[in-house]
Formats: sequence, C-alpha cells, structure tokens
Amino acid sequence: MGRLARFTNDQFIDAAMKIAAEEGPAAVTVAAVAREIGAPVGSVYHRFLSRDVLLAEVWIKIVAAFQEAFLILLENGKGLEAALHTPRWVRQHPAEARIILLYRREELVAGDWPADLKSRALDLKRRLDDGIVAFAAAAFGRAGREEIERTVFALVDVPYGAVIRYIRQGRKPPREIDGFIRQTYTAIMRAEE
Amino acid sequence: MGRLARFTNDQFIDAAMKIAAEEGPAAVTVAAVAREIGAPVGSVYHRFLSRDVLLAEVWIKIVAAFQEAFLILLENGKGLEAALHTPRWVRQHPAEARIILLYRREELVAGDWPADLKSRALDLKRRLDDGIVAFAAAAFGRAGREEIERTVFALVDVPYGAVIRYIRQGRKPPREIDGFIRQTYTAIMRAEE
DNA sequence: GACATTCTAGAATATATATTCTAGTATATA
DNA sequence: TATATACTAGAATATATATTCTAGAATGTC
Repeated sequence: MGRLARFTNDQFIDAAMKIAAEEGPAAVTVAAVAREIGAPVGSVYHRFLSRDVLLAEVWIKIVAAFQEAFLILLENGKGLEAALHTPRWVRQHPAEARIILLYRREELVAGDWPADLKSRALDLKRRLDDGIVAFAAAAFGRAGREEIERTVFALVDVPYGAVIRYIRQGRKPPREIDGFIRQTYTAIMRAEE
Repeated sequence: MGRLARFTNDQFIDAAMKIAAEEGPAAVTVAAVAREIGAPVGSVYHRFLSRDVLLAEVWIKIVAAFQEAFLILLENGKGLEAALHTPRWVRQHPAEARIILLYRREELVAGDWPADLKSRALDLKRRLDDGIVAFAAAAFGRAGREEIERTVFALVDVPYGAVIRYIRQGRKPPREIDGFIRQTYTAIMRAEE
C-alpha cells in the first residue's frame, strides 16, 4: 500500500480556499498553501497537476454546493425562495461566497482547465441553465428569449447585484435586501407566491 | 525646453486601457503597454512612478467619466434616467465598462495608491455618496439607513447586476434589461416618473 | 525482512516581469 | 552654435513564484 499520507486532497483544497477568501487569489501561492497546513510544496504537486488544477477544484466544489440547493428550490417551483437563496447562502458561507462571487473564474484559474474538470464545470453550467429554462416555462407558460431573460434577471442578476457590494466590503448582506429582492421578484415575475 | 516628447501621458494611459479591456489586467505588463505604442519601457517610468500608478490613472479616468453623467441626472431628480445610465453607458463604452465593472480596483491596482491619486479617488467616492443621499432625501422626504439602502439598490446594485453578465460574455446588454431596470425602479422607489 | 509503492522533504531550476541604470538624442534658449 | 533639459532606448538587475528533481521515509505484501 505504501506510506500513509500525512495530508489529504481536501486539506490542500480547504487551505487554498481559506487563503483565497482572506487574501485573494493572488495570495494563493503553492508555498502559501503548503505552509498553511505544514506540508512541503512537493506534496502539492504529488496530488495536483498544477496550481491551476488545485484552484479549479476549489471553484467547482463551491459552485456545486451553492447551485445544488438553488436548483432544488427551482425544481420545486419555489422561485422566490431561489432568489432569496443567494443572500442567505452568502450570510452562511461568507468565505465561499467571496471566492465565487467576488473573483472571476479566470482570476482564480488563469490557464486552461484539464478536460475532466472542464467537463464537470460544463455539466454544472448546463444543469443551471436547464433548471432556469424549465422554471421559466412553468412560470410563463412558455420559455422564449424574453421569458428566460426576465427569469435570469429576477433569480440571478438582482440577487447577485444586491449582495456583491457587501461582499466587497467584507460585510454580511443586511436583512433589508431580502425585502428588496422579494419586491423585485414580484414585480418582474408578476407573481404573488 | 529639451527634446520634444514622442509620446504623451494619455497615449500610455489609453494603451493600458485598451490592453486591460481586451486581455485583462494581467496582460497589462509594462512591456506590453510600451510595445502597444512603440515606445521603450523606460519611457513608461519617465512618466509614471510605477505600473500601479499608471493603472490607477486608468481607473480614475474611467470612473470619473462614468460618474459625472450619473450625478448630473441625479441632481436633476431624474432617478430613473440615472438607473438607466448604466446599461446605456455600457453600450456606448464597452471597453471602459469592462475595466471598471468587470475587474475590481485591487485587481487592476495591486499596491497602495500614492497620496494624490488616493485623494482623487476618495473625492469621487464622496461625491457619489453625497449625490445618492441627497436624492434619497428628496425622494423619500428623509434619508435614513433604510431609504439610502433602498436607493442604492435601485440606482446602483440592480443596474450593475443587470449588466455584468453581458460584460462577462463580451456582449452588449440587450434592450430588454432597460425595461427590467425600469420596472424594478418603480417597484422599489414607489415612483411613477 | 527485502521490496515495491506511496508519500514527504525541500533544495534547485526556470521563467516572467517590474524596475533601475547608463547612454544617447533632439529641442529651445541664450 | 553651445548648453541645459526632457526625453528616448533598451540592456541589466532584482524578485517572486511555479515547477521539477533528487533523496529519504514509512507502509503493506511476499
């Protein structure tokens, strides 16, 4: 079996996540990640092909967690709850929220993604798109361009806009914005819920 | 008087702006800026203390231009027009919009700003804040925390959220979003205009 | 208990890029 | 036309960091 590992993959991923959240992606050097858990830099490369691959794992892990809950709400027709999922999730997971909402994917992972990670990311994206289209179809009776744009605005763009300013300031989004998101949702989706 | 300059400050600023918009801040190396206009790298340092200072100039130049028009609308009580200024400006100035809306200030300018640039940036920020508070006071009869949050949401956060997804994709924001922003503005500000 | 295997260790290397430095060049002014 | 000045030129330097490499240590299996 060989020597027992002192460190796990997830330890490296979580260390990178922590540093990225606290000091930004540029501070996530291979040396810093290793230092964070007391490992040698060589061990990073033993587990990950490159720094980029490590950070891509960070990205996918967070996006998958965020999106899963969002999609479940959507599938159950709970559009307003889905819109409110963003501020709630940001309050509960400030570090993760910083990473995927404050930084662009390309800022975190500069180079190309390896094929397997790329297909996992694409799969996430596809499931999100599908979920939104299905919800738009259910909400409006049809899902043409206009209905889809409208739905994305209410479910994604507005909650994101409401939250991002606070994330930049390192503050938790205050309660009021849930009310603003709700009012917007009602006006845009012409829904009462 | 000395030798006539082959290049102007603005040529360097515009070159940096172009590269940042097209390839992102990381591509704005001193060598790339110099190459863009056929200047030697030394000339960059003849005019700017550092790469950071050059990029800070880029930032301030764009923010000032964007904000000026926004504030004039606000001062004239045209809240809805101010909210719609964002998508309109993004359509007219796609390169500038990319730089100040897609990238964070710290991503463009990594280090500390020199005192004079810092105070110019602070001044811009203050004038924006003051304009918004004044507008909130006029719109609601008072400008407490809730009224200010509500106003920023309708005037800043929602337009930003509506626009940013298209900027990421390198597309012009479609016309529909102006309608969404208008509906949101009406619902949130309880205004007809 | 020898060996293949899996991992830790961290020094050495490669590379990219900001910045500095030394020379040289063109212009206005006297 | 001599000179100070303001700039161009780009090679040399410094630094940071990803990646590679060689050595060594711990574990299960035969």
